[in-house]
Amino acid sequence: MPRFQRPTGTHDILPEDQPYWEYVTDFAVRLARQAGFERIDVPIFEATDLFARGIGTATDVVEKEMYTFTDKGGESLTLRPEFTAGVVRAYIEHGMHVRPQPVKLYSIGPVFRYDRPQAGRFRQFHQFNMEILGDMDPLADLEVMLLIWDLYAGLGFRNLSFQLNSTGCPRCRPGYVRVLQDYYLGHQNEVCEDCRRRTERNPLRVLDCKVETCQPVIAAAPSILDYLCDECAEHFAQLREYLDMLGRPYILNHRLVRGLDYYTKTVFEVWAAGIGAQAAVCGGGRYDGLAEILGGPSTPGVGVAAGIERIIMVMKTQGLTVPPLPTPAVFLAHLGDRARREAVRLADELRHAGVAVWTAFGERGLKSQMREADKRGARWVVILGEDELARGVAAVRDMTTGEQTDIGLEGLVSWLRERVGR
RNA sequence: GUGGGUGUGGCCUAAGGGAUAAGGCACCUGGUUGUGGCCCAGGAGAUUGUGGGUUCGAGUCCCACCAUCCACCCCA
Repeated sequence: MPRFQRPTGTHDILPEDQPYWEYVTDFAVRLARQAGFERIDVPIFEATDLFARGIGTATDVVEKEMYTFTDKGGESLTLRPEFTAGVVRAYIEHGMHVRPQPVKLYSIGPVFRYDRPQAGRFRQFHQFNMEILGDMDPLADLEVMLLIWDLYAGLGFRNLSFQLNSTGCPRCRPGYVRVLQDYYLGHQNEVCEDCRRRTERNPLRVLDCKVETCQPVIAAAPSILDYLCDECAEHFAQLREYLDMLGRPYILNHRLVRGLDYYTKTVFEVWAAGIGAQAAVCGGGRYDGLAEILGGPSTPGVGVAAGIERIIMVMKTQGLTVPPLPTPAVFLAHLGDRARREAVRLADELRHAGVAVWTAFGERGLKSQMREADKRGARWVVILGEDELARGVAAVRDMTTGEQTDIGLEGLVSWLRERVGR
């Protein structure tokens, strides 16, 4: 038999890592609920076309990172590479535009991108996602940004940098793209080969080129902020005003370009140190045209997606710890046949009474059972043997002090419940 | 898709081309009748990632593949 291995780029989340996952997801969910967000779960796979049209066929995500397959009915389906397209599809499909607007939704779960794994990058990873649908107010952009900021701040993150930009709208962006293109056409011999190609195919991407020789050209490139239409400029100005009013630091980065085509106006990312070259712990922005692209009523929207693995990686490198998950404080040890039966009955009763309890399996010596109790971190060991049974008691040992006392069987449940709590 | 590093029991590590691949952690069992942690003894657990090749002889050298890590790209 061949030994099986997890597929490339996937990870088993082992028990020892679960405290992080529970802590982070609980915290995020509480935060979202506190601001009136409701949970939505959408399918892990959708029609391939949904992502192709929503995200944009010229994007890397769609061009080379999708897990696409044909099902037995001949339908082309794709494992979701992100949440927004599915959530907006659900909004349209269920006529959520008749609900009180805006509709605020959060999601949490796995997403999939076929990519070469490296530090902080996986093929299956998890996102915490928030969307506000049906409102153009910059306050919606602000709320999403504030919440995501609070998420990181609440988890204790240090050295965050909030990158902010506006990517314009269909009215003003094309004009800027032309200006940028013209500018680059005049500098073709100074930039890298990739940028020469980008100038034609995806001009905005030249702005986040990392090649040394391209930097001077980028530095002198025209900024989109100078070409926004009145509406976009006003929207951006208002958002910044709120952020300034609240004293939230951010870095205006006119080179911030996002990899999904649906973005309009606000775009932002949060960068953190400590997870290798992949610094972004979340990305988001406004997507006022998406609902229409997907065949629905024109509906503005703004949202953010945070990568949970990256959050946890940052927490670990920054030394942020989380409380351990609870385990039973009571261990039931037993000796002999009759005692085992009584132990089984007692464990059942204890659990029904809300007392978490381990029991020993097999016919083992007391020493071995004690060792197990110790290693599992039990606070109390209840010892049942022929001797105790005959006297109608159980010996209860406090593992922290080593003190041991006999407790009558009829009062044992309440005795333990008092001490264990709950 | 491109480039580089690394693959020895569950984990960490040792073995100058030469014996039944060594040790630590973890795991299991004991150390007098039924009592944890420390200590001691013992046990189980590896066809050295896979397949070829060089050699009298390969964990060690060469090639290919696979996996993994890191980087580019792109992003969470």
